[in-house]
Amino acid sequence: MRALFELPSPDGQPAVLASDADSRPRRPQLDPEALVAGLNGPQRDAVTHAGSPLLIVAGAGSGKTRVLTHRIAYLLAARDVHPGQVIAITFTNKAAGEMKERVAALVGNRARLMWVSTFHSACVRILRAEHDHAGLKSTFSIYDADDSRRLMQLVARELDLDPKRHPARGLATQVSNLKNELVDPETFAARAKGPMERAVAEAYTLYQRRLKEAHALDFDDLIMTTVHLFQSHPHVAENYRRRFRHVLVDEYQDTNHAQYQLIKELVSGTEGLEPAELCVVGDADQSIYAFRGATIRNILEFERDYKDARTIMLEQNYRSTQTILNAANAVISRNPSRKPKRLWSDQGAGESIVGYVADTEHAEADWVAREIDRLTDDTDARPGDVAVFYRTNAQSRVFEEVFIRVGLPYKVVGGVRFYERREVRDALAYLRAIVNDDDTVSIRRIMNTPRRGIGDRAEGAVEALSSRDRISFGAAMRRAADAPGISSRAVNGIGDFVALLEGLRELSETAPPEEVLEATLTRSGYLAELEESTDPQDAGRVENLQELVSVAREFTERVEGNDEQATLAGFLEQVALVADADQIPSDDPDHQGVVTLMTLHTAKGLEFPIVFLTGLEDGVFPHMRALGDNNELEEERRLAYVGITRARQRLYLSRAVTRSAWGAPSYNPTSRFIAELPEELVRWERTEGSYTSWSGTGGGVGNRGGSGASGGAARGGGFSGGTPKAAALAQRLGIDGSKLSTASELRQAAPKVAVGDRVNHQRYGLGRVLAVEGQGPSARAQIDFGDQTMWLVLRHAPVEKI
DNA sequence: GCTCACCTATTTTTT
DNA sequence: ATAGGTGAGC
Repeated sequence: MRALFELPSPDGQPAVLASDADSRPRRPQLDPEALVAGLNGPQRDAVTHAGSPLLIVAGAGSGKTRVLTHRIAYLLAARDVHPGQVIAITFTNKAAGEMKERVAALVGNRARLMWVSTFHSACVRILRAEHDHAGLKSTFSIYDADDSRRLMQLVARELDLDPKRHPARGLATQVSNLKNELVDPETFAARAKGPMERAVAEAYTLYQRRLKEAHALDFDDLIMTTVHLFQSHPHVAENYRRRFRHVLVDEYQDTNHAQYQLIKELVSGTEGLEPAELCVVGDADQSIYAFRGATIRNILEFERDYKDARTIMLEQNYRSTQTILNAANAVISRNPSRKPKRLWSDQGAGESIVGYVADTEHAEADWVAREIDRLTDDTDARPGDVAVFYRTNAQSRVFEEVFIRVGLPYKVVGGVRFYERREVRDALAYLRAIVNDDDTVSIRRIMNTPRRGIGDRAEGAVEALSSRDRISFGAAMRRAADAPGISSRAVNGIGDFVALLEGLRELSETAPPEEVLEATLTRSGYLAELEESTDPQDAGRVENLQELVSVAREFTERVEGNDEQATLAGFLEQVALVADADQIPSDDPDHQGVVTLMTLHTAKGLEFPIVFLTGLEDGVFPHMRALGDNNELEEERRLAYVGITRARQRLYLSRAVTRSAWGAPSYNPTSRFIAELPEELVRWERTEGSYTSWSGTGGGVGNRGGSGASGGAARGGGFSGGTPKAAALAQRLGIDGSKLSTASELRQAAPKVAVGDRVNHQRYGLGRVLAVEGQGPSARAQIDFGDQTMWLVLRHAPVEKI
């Protein structure tokens, strides 16, 4: 573990300080004036302001990254701060890497001595260094959300909780929230009211006990345990306070309570020690992580939390055209109780925002692909300049299908992540079991993978033995033969498994991670099973495992390049903390010419010349689950704000009138966010009018012209003027689009319904056929749509059997 | 104890 | 659509 980090020595002083001071010039040659040249007034203030605490309210695209990196460089260059005294907290590992690089570009290699990382990585670093104070083994496992859910499943089963009332996922979420609030199990149990809360309290208590026994920490524990460590061991806290004289936090609006407390601990003064200089940067309008405990109050109340705070607002946007900013401002200004802030740009109006209403999500994707194609032909845009955003990961599929079909190169960031694939998780579970014999969740995951004749019964017998004799699950496996009621076959299987782990553990003491991984995959028979399989999916799994081996090899090379030893634990830590979205190098030449697909959440902090914001439908974006709740709706609106402000030059907004959600198509109304845009900002290339025309209920194709100067209602319906050219285009698209074929399919399929069939009506949604009468063209069906029952002539009704 | 076939609920968003 | 859970049959 030590290999990865420069740790503070036991007295808390960074070991690097002394030698560094001796061997390097204290004062770099960089001229502080040159550093701030080219910054505008507020930016320059934000960089040079000496004193604490400092809140930088940075609007989207206001050069926040530049200000932060320059501020750090300024500390080092002009204010004689040692890099070892700086800790900067970023939101993602990728942001940390970039920040470190940029600072290094300004002040040179000594920037390496700063701590720049996410909250989670910083806490792991501290906990590894202080593991004995924190009551941890040095090789604790880190559980991600999926591991937590699995453990919670075991816990819920053990407590005999009804899975309907208390699904493991829900329990895990509630427990996570409690941890973010720094509420421990006892406190919560004491105040728990009603059976629901008491069940959560029980689950929380047992869950924590099981984590402890497994020498594992989940993501929330990493923060919470560090806070508790500082609170219960003041001398440990003091060491870090003495060390870190400058604390900088990016994306402060996305901090949760535990992270807030951690910062407080870090920057509070002690006897004879001034508080550290704190600088936080954020934008309340870009807070989009409340669902995982982030609380916007931290930034709104900064001035109350920290006396004498200075606030600097960065309101000039350097990223987007005024048109795009106007749209963003219009949307976000609908959030009540928001501190007013108005971004402005001097880049001129730029291109109009382009809107498009497609009939289906396929047509929407077709249009996006076609438009990207047109842009790359007609302008100097490259595919790499384009990003396509959507609300949920599932929406990426249809874009992928279309992009593959038309040969448009793309990459999906996030989504079904590499590290979440079953085979990768299995392999990592082996590695964790090797490193940490007590990691019950990992051991139980792989003890019968591949099959060794160890079933649920045997697993239960071992578990019973472990709780009866109060030994760990791993220790109980070694004495499997003593387990009451276990079959001899299972005992043999467990024996093989234990021996396998032993051998691998021994290997891991000398071999680098990639060799241990390869040995694991071959010796366990995991790889052989996949290779022999006839399931075509399994070939892909083999490739993923090869990829994982390469990741391990790269890790080893990188660590050894720093003259440190690559350990298995270190590799696992990297894998646990580094999301693979972080690993996509933005300047990788392979990705230069590639369209980027990602969720709006992933898009935070990025920018693209051309942005497609898709799926703008009530129920999709804003998401269905947010519709009933004003707070959540505000968060969705902030998400829209984030999405819009990612665009530099061109912004496209699109939606689909019908969209297949989990199999069945559904009719979606326009997103309210579209209605919130000033209509002169958007030129609609195609409107819903084009859609209704083919079904016979609407007016002229795309020619609803003039549109609603009269206002909201019409625009809300998606009607807006289209140029004749746009109308012609719309008609052409309507005709070639996959939609029209669907329309004719609908008409042919309609007469075939029978009583009891489930059907979907384009307007009324899902229904069930109650009765059918008549034959051929005159056939009618009585359909129950839930809120109403009606007789429809099948030949004319846009009904589809599902 | 394992495998297959069927059933169901499930989808926000992520360090 | 699809993963995960349940139950029957081997």
